[in-house]
Amino acid sequence: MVGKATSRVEALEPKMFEGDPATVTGKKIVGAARTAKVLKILLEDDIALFIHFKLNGQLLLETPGKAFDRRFTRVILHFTDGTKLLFNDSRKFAWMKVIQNYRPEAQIAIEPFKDNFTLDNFSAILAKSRKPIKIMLMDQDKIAGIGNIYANESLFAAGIDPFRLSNSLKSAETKKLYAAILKILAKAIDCRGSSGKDESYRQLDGGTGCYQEHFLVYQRNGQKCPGCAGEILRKKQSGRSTFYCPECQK
DNA sequence: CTGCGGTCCTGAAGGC
DNA sequence: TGCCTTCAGGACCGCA
Repeated sequence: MVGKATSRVEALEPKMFEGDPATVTGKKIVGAARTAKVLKILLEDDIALFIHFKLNGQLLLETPGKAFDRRFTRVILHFTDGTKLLFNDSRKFAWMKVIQNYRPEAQIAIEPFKDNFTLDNFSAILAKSRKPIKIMLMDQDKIAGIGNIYANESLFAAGIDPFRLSNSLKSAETKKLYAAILKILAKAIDCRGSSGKDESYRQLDGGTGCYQEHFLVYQRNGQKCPGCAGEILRKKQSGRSTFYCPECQK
């Protein structure tokens, strides 16, 4: 997308677009960045467009020969070359936000694949919390970038019960979980994400990811555990589904 | 500090 | 067919 210049911005769902669309009109894209789950499209004149996809958000690029279903299109960025970037979200949870005088900000949370994601830092965070470990993994203020799918999959890979309190993990368990997170996220990135039952997760060209083919517990409740003869259960934790095997995860 | 439930929304799927 | 419930890759807020 770098080099393309916007010619028109249509905020079809105003509540999903914070700021003045005119601010990002007639600007060239100079780069892109990401902090935790927020994508940042960097434009000329220190303008940035922040995007959070929440559960169902998508960005799709329409080209002269390629059109997408626009039923859930909430914002359209038109470019001078005739292409159009659709911002879709059926549930209207996702958002875009215009940032003026953008400067890269320091990130407090540790994040997998960043220098700050060391075993020592990860261990220190877990040791300080009595939250259930799965909730801790999804706490974006402390550990950025892990959502429900990868929290579930990582805990299964590490053989740890999602309901265990964070500060109860032994150092060997913490180390195993740390390694599992990195391994699973690397594989998921390799697969270009997870497009599960609801295939809302898409690439810019509309393509799907493939990590759903590697799910071992996520959305597999009622099925046989891949590690034993037991059954995968689903329980709620803080309103979110937790999938796990009570035999393999202690 | 913690968990919990409600909230923002809509669509798909399944049960009866 | 139609109505109801449940579920969904997130995060915030108020309450106990």
